[in-house]
Formats: sequence, C-alpha cells, structure tokens
Amino acid sequence: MTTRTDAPTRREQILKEAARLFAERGFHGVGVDEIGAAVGISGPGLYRHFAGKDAMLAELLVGISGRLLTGAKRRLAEAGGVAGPEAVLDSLIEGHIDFALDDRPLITLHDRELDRLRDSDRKLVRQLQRQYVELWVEVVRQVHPDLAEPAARSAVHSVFGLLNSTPHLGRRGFLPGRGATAELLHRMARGAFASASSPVAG
Amino acid sequence: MTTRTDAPTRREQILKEAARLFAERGFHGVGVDEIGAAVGISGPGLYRHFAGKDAMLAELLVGISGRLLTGAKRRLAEAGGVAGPEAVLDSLIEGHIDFALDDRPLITLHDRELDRLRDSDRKLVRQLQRQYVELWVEVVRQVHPDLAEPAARSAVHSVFGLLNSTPHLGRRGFLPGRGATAELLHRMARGAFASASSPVAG
DNA sequence: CCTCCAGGTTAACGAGCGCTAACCATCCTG
DNA sequence: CAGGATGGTTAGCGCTCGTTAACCTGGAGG
Repeated sequence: MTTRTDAPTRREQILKEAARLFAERGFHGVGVDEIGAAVGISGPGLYRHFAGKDAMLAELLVGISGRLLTGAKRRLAEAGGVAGPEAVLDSLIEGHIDFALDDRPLITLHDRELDRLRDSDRKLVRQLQRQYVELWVEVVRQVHPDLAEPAARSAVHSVFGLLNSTPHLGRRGFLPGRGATAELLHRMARGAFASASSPVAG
Repeated sequence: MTTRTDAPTRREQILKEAARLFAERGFHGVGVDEIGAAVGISGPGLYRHFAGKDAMLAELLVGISGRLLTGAKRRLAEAGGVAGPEAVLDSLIEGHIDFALDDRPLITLHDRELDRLRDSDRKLVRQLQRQYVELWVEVVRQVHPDLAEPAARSAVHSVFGLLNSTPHLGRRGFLPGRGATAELLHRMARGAFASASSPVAG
C-alpha cells in the first residue's frame, strides 16, 4: 500500500484542479487563468510547473490510463494464481468501480478529451487503454467461454459505459451511499456479462 | 411512421454536420468556418439559418431530449395497455438502442455539451431528460418491484451508460453487425436490471 | 553579505474566434 | 420587366486566449 500522508505538491494541486475544471467545462472551455486561480496563483504562473495547457491534459490522461492498467495487472497477478477467474473478474470490477467513484472528474476526461492530445501522447494513451481492454476481455472469456471474442470486447466496452456512469448519478445528491452504490454497480456488471453470454434464462 | 424520402433542407444538413463535428472535437473545438465548409458554404453564411453557434447546439440538444421522450411516451402508450410491463421495458430498451446506434454523434453530445447552453435551454433539456428518466424508473419498478426507487434510478442511469457506449464500439470497425450488436446490448441491459434487483442467483 | 534560484507577478503580443457589415447573384412573383 | 426575398460572398472588428518577456521577492548556500 502506498498511502500518502504528506501534503500535496503544487504540481499535484494544479493537476487536481485542472482535472475538475476540464471535466466540468471541457478542455477548451477552461482558461489558464481559471486553473491558476483555483490553486491561488494567477495565470502564467502555471508555466513554472508545466510546459503548457496541453501538457497538463496529457499528464492527466496518461496517468489515468497507466494507473488503470497497472492496477488491473496487479489484481490479475494477486488473484489469478490462487483463485478462479470469477474472483479475478470480481477484483477487476471492484477496482474499476473504486476508480469511477473516487475520481469522477478523471473518468469524465478519460473518454472525452482524448482527441485534444498531441499524436504521440494520444497513441500512448490508446495503447494503454487497449491493453486494459484486452486484459478484461481475456478474463471475461475465461468466466464465460461461450462468448465469442468480438462480442466479449463489445460487452467489456459496454460494461465500462455502465461503470463510468457514476458522474451522472450524484447530480441531485440522491445516491444511496458509496458502499451501496458500489455493490449495485458490481451486481449489474456481473449480470450484464452473464446475460451477454447466455441468451438469458427468464 | 413518418419516414422521409425528400432531400434534407439546408438547416438539417447544417445540424447534422455540426452534430458530427461537435461530437468529434467538442463544441469549443469547432469553428463556424469548419461547420460551413462541411456543408459547402463558408463561415458566416450559417447566420442566414441560425442566430449563432449556440443556437445550433441548443436546437440539437433540445431535439435529442424531445425525441427521446416523445418516443418513450409513444412506446409506453402503444405497448402499455395490451402487454405487460416486461414488454414495455423491452420496447423502451429497443428504442434507446435504435437511437444509440443510428445517431451516435447525438448520443455523444447528449451528456457532454449540456453545460454550454443558455440557462433557459439548459433547464428545458434537463427537464426533458428528467421526465425520460422518470418514465424509465416507473417501468423498471413495475418489472422489478423489489427495487427501491433510488436504486432503480441509479440502475436506469447506469443502463443508459451501457447503451450509450456505442460510440466506443466501432473505433476499429470491428463490431459484429448492427442486428447482433443491438441484440447483445438488449440482453445486457435486461441482465443488468435483473441483477440490480435480486442479489444474483448464481 | 552577496548570489542565485525557485516561484511568483504584470504587461503585452499574436493568433483565432464568433459575429456583423456590406455587397451580390438568383429566382419567384405581381 | 421591376423588385424584393433568399442565401450566398468577403472584409474586418473586437474580444478572448495561450504564451512569452521582463521583472520582483524570499530564502538557502558559500
């Protein structure tokens, strides 16, 4: 566990606020002055920490994709040997839900602002995303062997859509607690995969 | 059925291209010159058809929400009397899938650029969206009576996320045909709702 | 104590944007 | 055939935005 207790550095403050603002109003809808104001400095002071506005977005998106993939690999390694594929899939779902619930702005950015990146960064992010998807596809096909590969890939993308719906839930603050929401999402994801494979049983 | 065979008007061309461009690069990422070029006229010629760039986005978003709600009401009225709630839910899912598969750019805009609207337009769109959600919630709770209302609402939002994942599917052109995809999404949506209500049966 | 650097500041530049103004062609109508 | 909509055009204004330049300050090191 790499839990941090020390204060966040200025760079991290900026990234966090930039993520929130980008998620709220879109990359082009946020000015550098606003980002600066959000961390108590103003405008061009950001350039002491980042090469430009694009660099902030790039670092955010690469960071997201990397963390998702790293976490998934770790979970696969931890649960893969001892437990069956069902437990691995549950662990993957749990990890993705944790991310979707704890870092909603990043989830929003994840599939929204990818096209604003420089070619090299975008290729890197897409490669990480693709690896993440493929890892899921393999596990899903172990749990549901009757699922063909294209269908499995579609199913994985759709379940991502389901899990990533968290930004739309709390609009009115009406969601029933983090634990209950996580459990609900988990059950729905498993149910969606199950119904994707077998032509339903009821 | 109100199938049109006549040629689309200039206004409709503009709206269609604007939707595609907005979905691809974001509202602020597209210039009026690009929208004009996409329909063969250039730049300020758009102002003969729309009051401004904002007006195009507004008309798109209001149109989307309105069509979704109208279609859902119609399906509820058609299938509501003769068939059971299960058939109504299937019809709602079918309608939403048709929309998600046939109008992907609009699906993308739907939950991405809402905040760029004037206050009045945004309130209108949100009201239509809310009605649409509530309609779904009622039907879902008829099919799954053991589902509490907050959970049902969360489940509906999550299934929207699942169905609206279509823009992410065809990136590499690897999706297995429209019919198969629609059927897969339909089964997954039903499975997700079922697993949302009962704490799973397997 | 002088120096230097990290991390700020404000001023200003240049590009791009939405939008308006002014003008022009085509066509339908009286 | 006059004439006014209709739907284009190009030029250009004004504003915003990302970025750079130039300058300032507090604290650490020799």
